Amino acid sequence: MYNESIFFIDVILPIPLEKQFTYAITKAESEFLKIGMRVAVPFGKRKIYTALVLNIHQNAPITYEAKEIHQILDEQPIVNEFQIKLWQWMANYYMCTLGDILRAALPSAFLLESETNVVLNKEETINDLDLKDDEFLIYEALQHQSSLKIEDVTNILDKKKVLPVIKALIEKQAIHVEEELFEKYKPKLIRYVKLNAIYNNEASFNELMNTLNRAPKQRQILLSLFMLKSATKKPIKVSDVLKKSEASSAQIKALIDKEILEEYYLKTDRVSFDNDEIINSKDLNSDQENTLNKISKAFKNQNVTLLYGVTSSGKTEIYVKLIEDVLKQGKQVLYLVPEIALTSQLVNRLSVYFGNQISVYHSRYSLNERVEVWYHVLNNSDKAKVVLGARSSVLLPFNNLGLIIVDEEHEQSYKQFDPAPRYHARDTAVVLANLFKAKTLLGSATPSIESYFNAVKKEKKYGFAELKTRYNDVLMPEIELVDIKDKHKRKRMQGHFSDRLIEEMTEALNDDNQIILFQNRRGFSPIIECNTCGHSPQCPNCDVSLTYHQYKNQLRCHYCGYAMAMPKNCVACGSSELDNKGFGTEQIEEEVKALFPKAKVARMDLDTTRGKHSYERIINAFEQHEVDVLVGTQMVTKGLDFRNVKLVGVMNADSLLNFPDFRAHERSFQLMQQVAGRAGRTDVRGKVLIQTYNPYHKILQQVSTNDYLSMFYEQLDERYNYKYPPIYRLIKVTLRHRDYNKVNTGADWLAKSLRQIFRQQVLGPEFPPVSRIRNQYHKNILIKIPQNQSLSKTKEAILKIKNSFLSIKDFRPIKVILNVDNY
DNA sequence: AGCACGCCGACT
DNA sequence: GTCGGCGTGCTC
Repeated sequence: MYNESIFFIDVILPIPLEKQFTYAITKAESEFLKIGMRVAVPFGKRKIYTALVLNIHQNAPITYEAKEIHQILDEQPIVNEFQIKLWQWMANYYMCTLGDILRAALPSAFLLESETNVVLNKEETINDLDLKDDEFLIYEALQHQSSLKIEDVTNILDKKKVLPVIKALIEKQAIHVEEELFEKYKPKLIRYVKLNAIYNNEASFNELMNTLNRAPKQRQILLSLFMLKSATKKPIKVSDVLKKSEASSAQIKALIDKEILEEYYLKTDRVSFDNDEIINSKDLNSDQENTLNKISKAFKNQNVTLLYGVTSSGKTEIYVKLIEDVLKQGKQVLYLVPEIALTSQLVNRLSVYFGNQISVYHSRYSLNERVEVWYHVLNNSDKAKVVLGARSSVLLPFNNLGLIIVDEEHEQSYKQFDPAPRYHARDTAVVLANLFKAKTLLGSATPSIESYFNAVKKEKKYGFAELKTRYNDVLMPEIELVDIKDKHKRKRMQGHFSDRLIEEMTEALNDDNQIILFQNRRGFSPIIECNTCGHSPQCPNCDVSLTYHQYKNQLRCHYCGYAMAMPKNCVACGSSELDNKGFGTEQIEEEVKALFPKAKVARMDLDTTRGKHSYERIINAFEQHEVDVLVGTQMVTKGLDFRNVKLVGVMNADSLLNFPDFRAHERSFQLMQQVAGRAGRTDVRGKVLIQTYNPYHKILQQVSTNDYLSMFYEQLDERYNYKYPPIYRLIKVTLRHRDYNKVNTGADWLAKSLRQIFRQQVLGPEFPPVSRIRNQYHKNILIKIPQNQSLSKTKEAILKIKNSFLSIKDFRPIKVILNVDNY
């Protein structure tokens, strides 16, 4: 049929396709639609997807006929021009598609997908005899149920290929299929009651009360309502009335039925940080004041400033001042934190100053909660003037942003590794802020090499401010390195504890002080090994040994989640002598309990913090001093604010230092400085014990003397010498396929073609430490890009090579993953 | 990414 | 013979 449409839209679909898709719209739709609105569009044979309008135009596509859209989903755009600009930058910089970003940015409740419903064709009556067995089963089922989902059909027939049967039934005109779209976001409605207006004057109210003489509970309800109403001008929730009057909902219903009360519903936000007493921010001490001035001065000339402030120097108070200032201009503030878990502690601190102007956004929020925050940000509403969030909150629809704070900017969790978009929230934040001509403040006690480099070298690209003293002049902790090689020799070790650590722990416990023990590995004793044959159980899907988890007596794979019960005997030789190798938080916890039976011990790692509130629970218990010793992984290092910690123990520093990564040393330094920073926040000077086989390691020396600068310059030298960031840029290419040989030949071909252009700047291909994950082999190629080499040209070349690679038939099934700045 | 189509080996 | 495996190509 000839299509008369002259209006079209280009849309982004939430799938990783490079191409843009064009749909036809009517004139009326073209007048209503705006860039940034969602439309539901048919895609492929059957599916309906949510797409985002990117362009509205009148250029009819030449080579194909555009399909019409299914429906418009929004009244107003849900993203604005800033987001679209940011997304385009991200797609280009991180070498991914706009679809990837759309999927990451929008709360999943915004992305509706259709579901196929099979329903009976009421127009026709079918003779059962015309139907085959399978077909009859479905036809029969539909006599009892109005509709069936594809999954239901699959279950009824108990086979996988179900579509031919449905197709046959459609041809016989017995059924037809409908595509159903679900709105996933449901506003939360709260039930309120009010008195029927006819009783609003005193006389009628008294009369009403008299008529209810025989119904004391109902009278009580009315009285409670009356009291609540005089106490506040706000609408009265049913739940509040029930609580106050101690009545039942049946009694309320009786009053509603008698038309004495009227019920109504209001939309409510699921999350709200009301704080009745909003207080003025604290005055800064003189050091903080100086630093704040330096930041303000830096912001005059530079868009990004790095704040290097030692642990517990009071960076947050400075942030508060800056936020206040931006709020006064009516602008929005984005406050990024590396870890979801940090938000709850921080929101408590900030809501004191900013009340309900704060919203929190991260992936553990429910989809409904996220939609609400999204709209608040989009509408620049008062409830989301300050957004506190993890990585993905840089993708929120800000429209009047004044400031971005990236706290703990050195944290690796700002970078997304899988799936695409593989973006770094800190770097993306800088770009986002520039779109608004807003400022970005990066804060850290242990800045990343690249940020410090940008601040003090590289033509001082970033501004720089320092805060060197701890708040209230608390002393930096004393750091002691304990040589456990020597302790082993002298038989001064009990399990993983040196005599020094035991001494210090005993003293701290006697003085009723708290202790944190840091162990960089979760699980009980990661690896099980047979003493007879040396075999250790492997994951069937991945190339790793399974790790032992005591709490479920299981062996588990950290990569794919595979789990099996702990075997009694060796699977290879049947011997019953299975031994633990290595050690983790669980074992440390056990040993503490054995060494200090009176101490209360808790553990914080991925296993104990899986639930939504489990993290908070552990933190609270520790803060309330219900716990004496906290054993934890990385998590204990991240910006937690404990008051009573006297001693921090690092169980084994070497496992950090020996990590095969160009940033291992930088990371170790940061990690140990951060844990050390947990010690000594009160009047007593904190103590940190670092156990190591290698006490003369440079990094450990630098940690023990708090010497960030030496660490920085030494690391920078290495980066020069070995051509790593921030001197060179990195792009990692990963090939993935379940056939080992295919990955190998493919990787060799790809590396060879890359070398023709980039010469010796190409490293690999190499298998990663774990080369098989979920039954897929991985192989990596690393491309180093010198500073004087054009980044955009480099990326163009890489994409070109990738395309010719994928045009080779043999290589097509290989997945090629590009990761820009893979660190 | 899905999903259909088409080809091929493995069983009721 | 049919079922389910997987490779291939396409989606406005």
